[in-house]
Amino acid sequence: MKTVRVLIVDDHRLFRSGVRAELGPSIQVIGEAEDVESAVKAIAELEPDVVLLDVHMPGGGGQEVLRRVLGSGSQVRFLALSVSDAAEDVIGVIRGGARGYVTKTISGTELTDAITRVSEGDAVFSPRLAGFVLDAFASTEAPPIDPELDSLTQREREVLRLIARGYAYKEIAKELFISVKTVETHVSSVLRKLQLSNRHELSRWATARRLV
Amino acid sequence: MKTVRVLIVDDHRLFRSGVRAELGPSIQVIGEAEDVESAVKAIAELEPDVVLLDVHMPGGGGQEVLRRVLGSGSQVRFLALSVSDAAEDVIGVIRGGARGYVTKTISGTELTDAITRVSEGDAVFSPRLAGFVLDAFASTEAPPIDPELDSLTQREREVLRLIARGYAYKEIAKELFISVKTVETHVSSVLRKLQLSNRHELSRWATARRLV
DNA sequence: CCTGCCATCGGGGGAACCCCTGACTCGTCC
DNA sequence: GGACGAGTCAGGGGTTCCCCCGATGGCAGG
Repeated sequence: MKTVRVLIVDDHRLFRSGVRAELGPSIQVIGEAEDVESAVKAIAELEPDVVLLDVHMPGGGGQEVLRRVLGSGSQVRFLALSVSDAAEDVIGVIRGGARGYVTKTISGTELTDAITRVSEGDAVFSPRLAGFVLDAFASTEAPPIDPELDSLTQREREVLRLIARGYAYKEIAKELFISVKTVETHVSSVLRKLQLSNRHELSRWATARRLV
Repeated sequence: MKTVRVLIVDDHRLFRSGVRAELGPSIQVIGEAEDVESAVKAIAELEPDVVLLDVHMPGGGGQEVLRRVLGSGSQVRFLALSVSDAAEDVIGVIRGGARGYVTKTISGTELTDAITRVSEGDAVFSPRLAGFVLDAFASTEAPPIDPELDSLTQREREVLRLIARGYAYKEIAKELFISVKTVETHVSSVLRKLQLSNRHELSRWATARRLV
């Protein structure tokens, strides 16, 4: 079993050394950071396997770190570590891309275990926190009927469907046995009716409504 | 500590009595059901604290039970119990409103513990299964690392991410402080590496891997 | 019958996209 | 020092997309 390289991000020095002292031999702490700036910098330089991330920090907090690091295409895995068990915090960092969330009441051996699992791609949770995520998840599924979709004609819906699948105009024309120009006309009126500006937005609009 | 009243829903009689035998004294099995119809009926009559729900059953499976029971305003808590560890199954029942998902490889004591926690409002997961939920929920990154995604450079991944979001080249250029020509270069190499032919396919490729 | 609405087809123009080639800076590795 | 990859920029050429015009035929409603 190879050792897991970990970066600790927390604004309290005492806490950081506490974590260091408690972690098992399979975890190698390769660095620390105490604010958003230094965290982003350290992650880019050290490329840790797992980042232990405090949620509440000066300069935007853990979510800001997530946004900047994952936003730039990094594959680093984050384990959020916080005193808070508030739903907003938990959901916020999970949405931000963290692969786990444990509270600071956790024991050293449990934390070691959690880090190891996150490094292997698992998601780790204090069970009582997982409830928040599930609630938010189940409630994100509200498919309201679209009055806008109703305003489209049959033909326009067919074209929309193919657009959403990534077809080029030429391909759509062949598929529907009409000319490219007609396809353009339909697309134009769809864009106008839905108040969108290009086929990419249209694509996203359609997939968001699951009509692909 | 008060005992937890449990209903077992599974289409295999032998499995049901196995669960009965293995559960600890703090769990009281108040009934069993072997299909969707009898399960819905039993839940309405017995009002258990927790329903142990098999995912795959004749007559619509566990999801049908969830739909009918929770749809009618019941507050019963469900713990899904399945041989399957497929992402569709896990996500499906969680979306349906189950508060936990464990595989049938679980031990009796672990199951007892899981039932107790669910009855207290927690969510319980085999950690490796929680990953599926988080992927679908946070829609950030897939843990099975793509060999193809790996072949992309850091910069190419950033561009890919913005493409997938529907940004025009000009907007990407502004966002990353580089020229449009450079964006084109990156897009070209991404397309070549992933063997795709245009930005629409790229968009679909990215969303399929949940990196938007 | 005339007025919309829908579907079809075109021209022309400008922007965006895709490819190919070439070139320059950095680092890293040998 | 030289080779190499990553990142940056540019020119040219072809395709696709989007929008502005206009035009025809069909079909429903007042």
